[in-house]
Amino acid sequence: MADRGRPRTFDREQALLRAMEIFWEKGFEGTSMVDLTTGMGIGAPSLYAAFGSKEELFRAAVALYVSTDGADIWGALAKAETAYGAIEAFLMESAQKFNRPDKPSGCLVVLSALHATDGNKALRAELVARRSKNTTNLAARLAKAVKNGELPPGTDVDRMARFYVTVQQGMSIQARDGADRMMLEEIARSALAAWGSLAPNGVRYVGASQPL
Amino acid sequence: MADRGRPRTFDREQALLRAMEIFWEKGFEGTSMVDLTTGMGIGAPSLYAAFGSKEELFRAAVALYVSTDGADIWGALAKAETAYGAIEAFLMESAQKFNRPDKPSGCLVVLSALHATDGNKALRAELVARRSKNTTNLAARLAKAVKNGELPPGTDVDRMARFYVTVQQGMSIQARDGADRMMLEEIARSALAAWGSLAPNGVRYVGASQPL
DNA sequence: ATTATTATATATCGATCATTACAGAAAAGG
DNA sequence: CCTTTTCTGTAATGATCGATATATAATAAT
Repeated sequence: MADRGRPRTFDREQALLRAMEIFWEKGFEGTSMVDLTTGMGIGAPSLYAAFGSKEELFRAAVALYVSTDGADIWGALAKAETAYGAIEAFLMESAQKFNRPDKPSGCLVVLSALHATDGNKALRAELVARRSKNTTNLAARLAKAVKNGELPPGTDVDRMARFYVTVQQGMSIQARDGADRMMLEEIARSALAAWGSLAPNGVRYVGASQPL
Repeated sequence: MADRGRPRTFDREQALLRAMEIFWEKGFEGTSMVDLTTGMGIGAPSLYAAFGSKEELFRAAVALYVSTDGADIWGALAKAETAYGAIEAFLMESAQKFNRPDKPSGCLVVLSALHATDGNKALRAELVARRSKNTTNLAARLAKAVKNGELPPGTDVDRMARFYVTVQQGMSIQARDGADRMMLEEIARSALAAWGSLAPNGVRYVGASQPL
């Protein structure tokens, strides 16, 4: 860290990556300091010197997750030209991320701190806020589509966003319970099948945002 | 329990009900013995004499949940005459159960043991099996509809079942994060909007199982 | 070379975890 | 009555929890 004194003998980024995977797999409360120090290959004092505490390490792990897999998912959404394509990319990219051979399944943010325990109040609040922001992000993309005329005026973008975020969150649980990528993609496509009905003027709204 | 000896001074059923609510709120790993004994109003030896261990108490709590709220949800599904009505009842009953002022939000079975930790392997396997059985149950209802001619032959009932179970599981997370009943019902209706597209011969299949 | 600074390894801290020994209390059977 | 049986309250068990004190090792500055 500093330019003086004994240099650190481990790679902070790589240690954080391992910590992220351990928290992702076992959850915050299910992960012990022994799990972390063993998995990261460092001693407890090194962990505390580099990350502050178990809780702060978890925060750093979440931040890393958001800046990698999270960025990929939201990047896929941003790259799509139509609103339908954006939601489709959001769900399909999620399906790909949620089941990989070398990574824990599902989403770290979605699966963390779903229960309010004695010691996780602050952490849980932060994760609830992150999950809530996902809905806001989706709604913002849909609102843009309404402004563009791609979706009919009066479309309940918040409701639509909540629906698709709910599906993605359910996909995390499905992935945890063993659903493979094909199954997750089928779930995504099933949710997208509702697209035409979620606009107020019924199906067949004339615009760019259509399934096909 | 027995007919001789000092009689039990607490109501076993009521104590189990309290234990269920505590596990439901805080999760298995997030619940301590002190939480349980305090909340149930009994001492640790009484708890062990009546329920065996913390893990067996959790099993009993899950069984109670399944036989009460769970039975209501699946009862609503069974009562419906059409397949569409059955899925609608399943989701709407879930929406009602998932947000009540006096009960923890979401579903005990869906939210429990999503992470694999060191000591919860057996418990997690049981919960994964219970969640999997939900999909099987939904698929069986849809298969009946195919046999009845209510849904077109070749309908992928497993895929449909996985989709609607995924939505219900996502609704548990949404409820945990503060979604009220109206929001949950909107999510349910959004998912049902996909109904017509999930049959193989496209929308407008002639049969009883239609949204309207 | 000496000092200052920082990281590491070992060992340990008090707190809390789930579980249980133990002794006394409350019932039924004799 | 007394014995047997079962439950209750208190206190303690060993294990594990997250977090640190301490001593030593490794670097830069002087």
